[in-house]
Amino acid sequence: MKILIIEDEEEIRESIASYMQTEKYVCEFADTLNIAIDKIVTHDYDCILLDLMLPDGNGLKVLEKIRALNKQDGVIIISANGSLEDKIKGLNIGADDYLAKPFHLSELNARIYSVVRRKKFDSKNLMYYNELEINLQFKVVKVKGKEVLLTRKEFDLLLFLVGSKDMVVSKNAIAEHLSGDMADMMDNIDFVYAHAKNLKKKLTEAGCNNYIKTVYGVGYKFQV
Amino acid sequence: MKILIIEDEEEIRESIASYMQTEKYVCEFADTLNIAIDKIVTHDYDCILLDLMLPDGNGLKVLEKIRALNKQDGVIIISANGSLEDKIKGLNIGADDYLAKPFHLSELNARIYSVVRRKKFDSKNLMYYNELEINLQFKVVKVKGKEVLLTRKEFDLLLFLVGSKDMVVSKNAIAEHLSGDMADMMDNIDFVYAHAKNLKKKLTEAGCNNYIKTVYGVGYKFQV
DNA sequence: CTTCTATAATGAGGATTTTCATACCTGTAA
DNA sequence: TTACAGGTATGAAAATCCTCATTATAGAAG
Repeated sequence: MKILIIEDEEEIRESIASYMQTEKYVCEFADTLNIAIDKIVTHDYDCILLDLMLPDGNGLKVLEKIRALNKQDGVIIISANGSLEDKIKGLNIGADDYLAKPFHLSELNARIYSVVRRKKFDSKNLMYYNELEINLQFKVVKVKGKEVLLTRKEFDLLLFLVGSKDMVVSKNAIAEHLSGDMADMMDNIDFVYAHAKNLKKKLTEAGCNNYIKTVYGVGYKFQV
Repeated sequence: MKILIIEDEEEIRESIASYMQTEKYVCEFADTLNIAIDKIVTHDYDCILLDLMLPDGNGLKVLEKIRALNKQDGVIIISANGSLEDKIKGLNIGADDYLAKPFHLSELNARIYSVVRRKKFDSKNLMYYNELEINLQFKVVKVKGKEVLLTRKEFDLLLFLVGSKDMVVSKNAIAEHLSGDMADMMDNIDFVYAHAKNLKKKLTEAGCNNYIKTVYGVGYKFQV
């Protein structure tokens, strides 16, 4: 995954960079508006981290440029002053997320994941994970080219986990998502176990690797 | 129902007012920021219609005042320029809905209904319609004090219809709501008929008047 | 008023979802 | 290591939901 970090403060840039490298992201940098725009015009990034306060102008210009070029790069705005106005303006012009300084690097990481994932979902109707194929449009799942008949809830669950690929999804989140209910405390979430079991079973029986991992005490995780 | 109309253009004010009177709402008016704030401080309204362009300042100040006073009045912003920025800012500061000029009065009316209803839902856990009692908190329905056992979908349907009391809800809207699915064209909405039938049956068998009316060719309506 | 067509109601059967009881597993602490 | 507690898996039963074929009804047209 390729990330562009647009940020003029050396210190922040470095700390983000070092963290990103442990996550095995490829990072590039820009510390001015002009360098940033140069890079954006000539490259595609999975995600762009954009500080709004730059020495040669407001970072929103970068955002405008990206959208004007009709680029699909995900953009997360990083703002020091945390002003609501910037946030609104940013999300409006087309940022995908917004993060106010200071933030935890793990939080940033989670946002990047989620933005990149969302982008992929939006643009693609088909997803492949080795022998596993998920067709969003027709709501069909295939393993090794052969269709696996999933029930609606099973499909929903799979998609929900895939949507947070490599991240653990709590049982409660799953319960809420599947039942469509509010954040009420669920009195019983056994149905999550049941659907997880059935989904796993159908996939493995079709010859799919065990991509759905149980995370003891927390929930489940989709990981290729 | 008491409505406050904050609008400086005489013509618009009158047309809204006359329509609202046919709907049997009680209307009050304010044509400046100062009058508006005076009224808001001293009265409670079910719904406030707020034009942003006022002679003595931006209407968002009214909104800020309402929220600062921790008032529960519903607020619908009416804006001439239809700028997205105003919309977002407004909804963010705490408006409940937003309507760009020009609009149909029936549309406005529907929005008022929906805002007022939503507010009521938010604050109330219990709703009574004569012999019918709906407990949001425990998701229980009683008729003449006796519990009626509804399935989840039946309860959902009832709530959805009650939430748009006196307005017709299309079968498609119901189908989407019940299935939790996106705006995909449903290939089959027979299940709406089924749930509607079962819900009606359970209620009438429990001795509840037929508050759920079928609107031929459109959908259903909850009406006391 | 009668007929016609589209829409809605109905009942039953099959599919799915949820619950429940029980067995199994994981991590923790003695 | 072993026992323990809390968490998870499982199969089967119960409840619910969806589909389908059929019947009934509403509104339109003649």
